[in-house]
Amino acid sequence: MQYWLFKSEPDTWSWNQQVARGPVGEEWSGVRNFQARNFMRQMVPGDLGFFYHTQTERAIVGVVEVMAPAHPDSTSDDPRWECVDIKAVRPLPRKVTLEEIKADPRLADMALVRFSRLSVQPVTAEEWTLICSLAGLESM
DNA sequence: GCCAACGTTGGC
DNA sequence: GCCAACGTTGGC
Repeated sequence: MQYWLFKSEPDTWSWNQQVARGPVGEEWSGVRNFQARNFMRQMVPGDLGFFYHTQTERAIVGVVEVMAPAHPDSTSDDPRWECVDIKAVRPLPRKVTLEEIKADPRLADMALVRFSRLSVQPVTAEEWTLICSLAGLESM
């Protein structure tokens, strides 16, 4: 079981839209970066991820689950681009902001902080547990 | 709206 | 294969 983080611009695809898809889930399409794609290729159904809002919000707002392994991205004609399908699991009782993450020395090495432009990224088990606790979630 | 970081493109 | 120019992302 691995943990991940998915970034989204809420103007383009928000947590509420993801929740509205329910158990059907949604393709995490549109990624056009090889590093991000490679992380999606490593994902296995059942893996969990954080859903992060960029732009004005800049916070982790929910937990998602990978439903389907990487497959061709239906929004691209180029077969090199692949994506996974994810579904919303639950919102965070308390959002965890980028500001808090940056202020916490235990989270200083998070990809979110170190590689701010990477849109799909791994999260370590330690980071996952810590953020869940900051969010008021029992460890998942 | 600005700008730093960084990925991509295209000329050579 | 190098690198300058350019485009995009995302924090501020």
